[in-house]
Amino acid sequence: MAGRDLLPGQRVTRQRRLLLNIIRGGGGHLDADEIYRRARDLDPRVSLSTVYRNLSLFSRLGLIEERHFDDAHHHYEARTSSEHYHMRCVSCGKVIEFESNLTEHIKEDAARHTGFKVTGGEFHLVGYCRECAPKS
Amino acid sequence: MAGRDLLPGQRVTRQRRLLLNIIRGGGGHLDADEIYRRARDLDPRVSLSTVYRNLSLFSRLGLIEERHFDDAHHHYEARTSSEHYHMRCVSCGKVIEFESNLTEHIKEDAARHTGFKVTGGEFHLVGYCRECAPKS
DNA sequence: TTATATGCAAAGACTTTGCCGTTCA
DNA sequence: TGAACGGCAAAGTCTTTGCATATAA
Repeated sequence: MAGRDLLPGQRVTRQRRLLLNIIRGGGGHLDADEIYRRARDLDPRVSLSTVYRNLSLFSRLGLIEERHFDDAHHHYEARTSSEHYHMRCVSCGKVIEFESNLTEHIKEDAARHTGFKVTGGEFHLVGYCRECAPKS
Repeated sequence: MAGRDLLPGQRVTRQRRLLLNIIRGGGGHLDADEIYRRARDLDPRVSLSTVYRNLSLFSRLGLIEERHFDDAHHHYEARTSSEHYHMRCVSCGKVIEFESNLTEHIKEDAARHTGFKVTGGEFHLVGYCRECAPKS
């Protein structure tokens, strides 16, 4: 984590650097507990509350995004330049990403229908992956 | 709730009838606690665990659907014939529905890209509603 | 009658917070 | 040095579960 990610008055700490590296390199879709376990493996001096506090900070700063699949808990991923969406297998739980240039059109559609000024969105599709489809 | 909604061995109870009526008439997007409060107003002999147990049952039977906005808790709505999607105001929290025929195309797109057999999806857009946009 | 459902209270999973010692700038 | 941060444990919120009683069929 570089200083430029933070606002004045906020510090670059060992924990923050570590957590952001894990999220950015983690292949996306990590939950708080997974981030915590990976952080501990690299540095046992990290607590779960620090994980939550910093996930919340990173989120507010726009460095990461919080995703809501239908588990009880949240997943986090680094914010990247390219928008992408998620497809989850209801059988094995695997999540993969996809992109579609139609999503922009949906946003326009929705803005026209609802009068909203659209700022973002989540598109979560579910189904059966190639491995699980035959069993279903 | 009519008997035809249930499977053999499942009973039509006072509570189930009441809860399903609330969800079906509730304008959609109720959370468990709101359903509980409305149920209590109509019949104080209803417990929160009954609400959760039956939301889970209705969900398994496909009578209702569980939605995951970015609150900590879930929202439920009656399953209807027409698919629709949600737009939420990040400022006041209002949720309204929209339809778009593009969603079918996105599903096809995604299926082609990922190899999944797509069975459903949630499209949640966020932004500012007509009332809140000027303030933002 | 009897298996299913409910009510209550306790437990569980995930997340947030208070307090105080630590650390970055 | 001092304001921001982290660690720990306790508290909070939403949801699930165990068990004894009530009830639909």
